[in-house]
Amino acid sequence: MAIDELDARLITLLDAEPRLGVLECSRRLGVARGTVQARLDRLVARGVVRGFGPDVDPAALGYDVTGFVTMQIKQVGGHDPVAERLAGIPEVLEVHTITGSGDMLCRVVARSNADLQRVIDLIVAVEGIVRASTVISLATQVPYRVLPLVVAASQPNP
Amino acid sequence: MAIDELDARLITLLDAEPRLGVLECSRRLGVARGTVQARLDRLVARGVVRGFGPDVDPAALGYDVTGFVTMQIKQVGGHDPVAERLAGIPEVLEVHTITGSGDMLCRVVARSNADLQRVIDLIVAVEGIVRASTVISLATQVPYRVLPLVVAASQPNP
DNA sequence: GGTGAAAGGTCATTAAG
DNA sequence: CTTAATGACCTTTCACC
Repeated sequence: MAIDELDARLITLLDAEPRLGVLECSRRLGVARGTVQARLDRLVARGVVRGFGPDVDPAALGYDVTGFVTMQIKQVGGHDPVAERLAGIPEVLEVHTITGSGDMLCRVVARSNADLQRVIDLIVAVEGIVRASTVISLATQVPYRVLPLVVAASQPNP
Repeated sequence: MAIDELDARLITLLDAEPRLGVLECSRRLGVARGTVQARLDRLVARGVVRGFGPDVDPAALGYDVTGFVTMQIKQVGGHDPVAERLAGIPEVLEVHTITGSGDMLCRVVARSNADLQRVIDLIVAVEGIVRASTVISLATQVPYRVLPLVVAASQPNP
């Protein structure tokens, strides 16, 4: 069910140098090429590795303001229609339903603080949203990362 | 500064089928191979594309509970030492400083609700954290995505 | 292990800003 | 005049059987 230490080393290696081929990986890990290929296939098949998509930085596109918006949803109607409309806003990067009566949380980006106001206006205009309160990310102390978790998951006894 | 429509199409294509080679991309986009290569290099050089790291799904590793923790930080000492210690916890996936007096926000994952308690205990044990309040993600209505943003950024006049 | 197929680099030519 | 795209050629390297 879980992954072992070789899987973790493989993921760590690919994370550091993603353009590496299977052959190179086998050399660096000191295992046979077939082993690496089998491990990779297994990880992808299990869904542990979703893929190798390009990692886009919104800040480099000019969207250097990040905010988290907590929304209160009208009880009647449910969350899904709201989420659907939020998904139509490109600046909305993710949406979660969270604990609390009819609350949702979403991550948004904008080109500036003034632009953030425009995005928030788009959000509060969505049918079903009663109230929205926003916090702005002033600094990203730890950028999104999963590697430590992968390593932790590969340890036999946590 | 911004990206153009060809860049957006390239990113979209690579996102859909990340294992595509440069040659295949050039065929599908109807441009020369050198063009694709140049565009890719430029996108990476500019930082728009950070890389092609493996996209790991924490849920597939058994960490299927996601939470957002808002922390109140002791004013004396600052945020950085706290962030450093939080970074030492594998279950902490990202950390932000947010608006509000001495507040930080982090995303955490855990193996279960009970396990989440253990993670939160690790967090509140960090020196400098006064209080922590957690919300649990009940459902991810819109998983993290940047593609719509990329397309929007490639449009000439928004 | 061998083989067909890419990647990655360079270059001259052409087009467009 | 600068920047970008194109098609061609080449060598190394990898993926697949």
